[in-house]
Amino acid sequence: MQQRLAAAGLRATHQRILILESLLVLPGHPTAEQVHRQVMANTPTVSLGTVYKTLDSFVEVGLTKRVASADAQCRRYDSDCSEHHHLYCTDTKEIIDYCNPQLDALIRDFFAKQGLENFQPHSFSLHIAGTRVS
Amino acid sequence: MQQRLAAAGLRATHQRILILESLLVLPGHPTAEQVHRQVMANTPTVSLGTVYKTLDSFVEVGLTKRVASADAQCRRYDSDCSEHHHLYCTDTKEIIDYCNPQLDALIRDFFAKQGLENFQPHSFSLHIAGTRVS
DNA sequence: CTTTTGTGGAGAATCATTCTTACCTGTGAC
DNA sequence: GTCACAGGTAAGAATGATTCTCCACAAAAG
Repeated sequence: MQQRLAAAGLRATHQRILILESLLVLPGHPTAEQVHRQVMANTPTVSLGTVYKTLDSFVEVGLTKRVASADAQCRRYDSDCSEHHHLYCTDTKEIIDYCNPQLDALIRDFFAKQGLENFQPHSFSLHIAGTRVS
Repeated sequence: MQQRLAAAGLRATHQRILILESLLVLPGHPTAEQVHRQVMANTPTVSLGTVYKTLDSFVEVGLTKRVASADAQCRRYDSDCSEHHHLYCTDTKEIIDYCNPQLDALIRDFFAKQGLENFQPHSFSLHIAGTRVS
């Protein structure tokens, strides 16, 4: 944990370690609020403001990402920084991570061949809306 | 305009017509605030609360969509309800609509063949992050 | 015409997020 | 060790977007 922070150029303070750990432990795409609750379970003196600021600095240095959400009234963070896609269940509003290297390759190839006018793509993320079936 | 509202099952009031027109006129993905300003230019008596409520009801009946945005501090609406993708410029934070039927077909085929476990996809939207080049 | 229902305006209330301020802690210079 | 400093943190105020409440009004139904 300390190494990851150091590698990112952040001082490995107690709070940052806790917040990073909490983020990794929490499933899915937690909000700042949820991270704060998780942190509080361990150390009840960390303030919500610190969680916000720390998460933002994590995003800045690439330790975490913000996930886009159309209806969210609040921001969500994703500790998985590798490229991946999202399944969005329109019933439960759940967002599920989805990883598929074949799909990545397909998309990458498509844009390598076709190209985009006036735009240099760096990363792709497919948002798949639908419903869960049992 | 009236027909579109009626078809969606909404009473075609003066305010709704105005808001729908404003939404169509505004380029890109306006915020409720921007729609309100546009509406005010024409009829300065429409309240911001009405714009919010009306936009939400438009989303409910499918007259408009919310666009997902990772860093947005506020919601944005998209009057273009056809399937399309988004180019996101990491420099200017601009979101540009991008439409490509070939790409749609490619993705559709991929999932038609492969399928997803426990998930029935309805629509796809690709988020392409990168930078604009002149 | 009267009743019923849906709609809109104004502003208060709420919620997430950011900012401000003052305090604290670890670090390096001496 | 001690001093000064820089960065980090807590607490709460401030902000900004969104939602809610409440009342008035207008349109449709009977």
